[in-house]
Amino acid sequence: MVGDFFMDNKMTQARMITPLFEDFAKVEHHHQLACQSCALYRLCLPLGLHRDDLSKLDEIIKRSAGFKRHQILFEPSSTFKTIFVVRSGSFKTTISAADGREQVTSFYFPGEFIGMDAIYQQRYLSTARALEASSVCELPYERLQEFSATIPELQNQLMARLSKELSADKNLLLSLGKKTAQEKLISFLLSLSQRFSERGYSSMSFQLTMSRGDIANHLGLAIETVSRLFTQLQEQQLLSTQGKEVTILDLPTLKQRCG
Amino acid sequence: MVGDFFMDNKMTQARMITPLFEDFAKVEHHHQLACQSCALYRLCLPLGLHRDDLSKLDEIIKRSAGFKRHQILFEPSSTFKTIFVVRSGSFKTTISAADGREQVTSFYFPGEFIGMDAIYQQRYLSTARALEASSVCELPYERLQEFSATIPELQNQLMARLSKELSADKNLLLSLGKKTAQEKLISFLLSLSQRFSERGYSSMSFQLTMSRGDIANHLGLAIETVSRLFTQLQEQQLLSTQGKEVTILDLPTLKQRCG
DNA sequence: TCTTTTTATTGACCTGGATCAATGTCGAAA
DNA sequence: TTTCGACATTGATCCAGGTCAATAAAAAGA
Repeated sequence: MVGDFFMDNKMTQARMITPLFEDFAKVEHHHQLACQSCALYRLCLPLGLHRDDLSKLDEIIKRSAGFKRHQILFEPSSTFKTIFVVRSGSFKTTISAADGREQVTSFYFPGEFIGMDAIYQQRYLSTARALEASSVCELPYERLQEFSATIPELQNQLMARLSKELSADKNLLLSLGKKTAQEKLISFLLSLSQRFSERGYSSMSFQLTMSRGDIANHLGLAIETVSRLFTQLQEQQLLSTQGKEVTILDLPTLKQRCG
Repeated sequence: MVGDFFMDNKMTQARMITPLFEDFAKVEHHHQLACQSCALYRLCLPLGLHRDDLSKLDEIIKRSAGFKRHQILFEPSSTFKTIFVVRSGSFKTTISAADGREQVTSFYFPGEFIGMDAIYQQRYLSTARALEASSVCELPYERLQEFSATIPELQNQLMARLSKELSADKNLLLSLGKKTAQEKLISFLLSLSQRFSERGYSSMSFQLTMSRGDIANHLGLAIETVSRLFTQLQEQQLLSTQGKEVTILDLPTLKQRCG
């Protein structure tokens, strides 16, 4: 599955509106693909770096082998050394209460950074798991610190990334704290839609890579509620689903109902 | 109220266990107090910086005049130029849904940074308001970027700060998504207790600077629920309150009940 | 000092979404 | 192609916490 860029093998050509890279599958199997020629270049860390800085960065980045569905990328017991960037596939992170209850805190798609909340305590506070066959690039944090001392633009990029995740979490807090079940689900789907679109896929029709259970947990709802909401939104002709495929039918109404 | 370091004027000497600065009130009224002699030094950004770096930093930091209770520090319409550090008093930040519903996302105490979620979009996404008479230091973000290009330790401090807030938000997500009302309130009080203790005040007895309404909103509860929970926790002899003063009576049991 | 206003408490009742319980569906393995 | 296990849907019922309403008690003025 190394050739899969983003979605599971169900993503058809028809749904790929503006592929980021013409012949991705062909190049992707070289694990040491340079940042310069990576399909994710414009979504990723190196954006805006000078050519020679970029090749220095390239040297410290390790392209890891693939992860299988449900495979763990890191957990709280593993020591923090690395920030991960999703190269293909998708991941979820969860944090656990003392009694084992878990909260799905985020989902991560290609070009997004996993593990930044570990910088402060120098240990991961969450568990990251692959949602499907996936791969990552590894950014050794110490080396990254050394580098950003001489490359201000890299430093700015890192800060911006951290800040972006912070913004996303604050918006999720608003959802969890103040929105109804329907508003939560619609906000979630629209945010996914946005991210798919940024990655060159259709914003109107996409495959969910996570289960109903993951979505429910993430939004502080029961699985049954999420299931009923999908049914309800279909009855109202706002979207349609078949299994994990979601097609948005009435974007304006959805936008207006997400709070 | 410029002389107030941390709490409102109700914080008595008796409750100050290890004051951070012997004669804070006397020095504090000099708005241009240098970082080197600031009571918050060991909680704040300059920690670990070399002496000459510190004096350079000192030059770009503006110590602002005081803010009154309820006064706005920034809102989404104001353009982002500055990260704020609480010097005295306390603040809350809220984000708003389209229809005006608000979520209190964080509370900030002396030495804590406000506005870091604005870096990515270069605009504040929340509104920050003083909870009591308060003051801040202003860190012009552009200057900070320039500086951290030459002072790696400063850069690391900033990243660590961002990461710390990210961790706090993830933990709040766990509270909002998975905890019962009682667990939410207990977690919240214990986290406050911890922060008061870091600032040299008692972890067992402290003044809340925010209203019941702010707490309820922050935790995704109704005011009435928070009020009933306080009553309930007092009946169970776990803590006592009079108005905004909270005294923890049975820390082990509380810790065990926070999930 | 005595309002006036804001904030907090308490009680009665209600509801959105959880839980419990079947049943259906899909995909991987053999 | 059948079987098995994980995942999803639907219905019936329940309850934690919300809402509404009244009162009390602090703050903030005046």
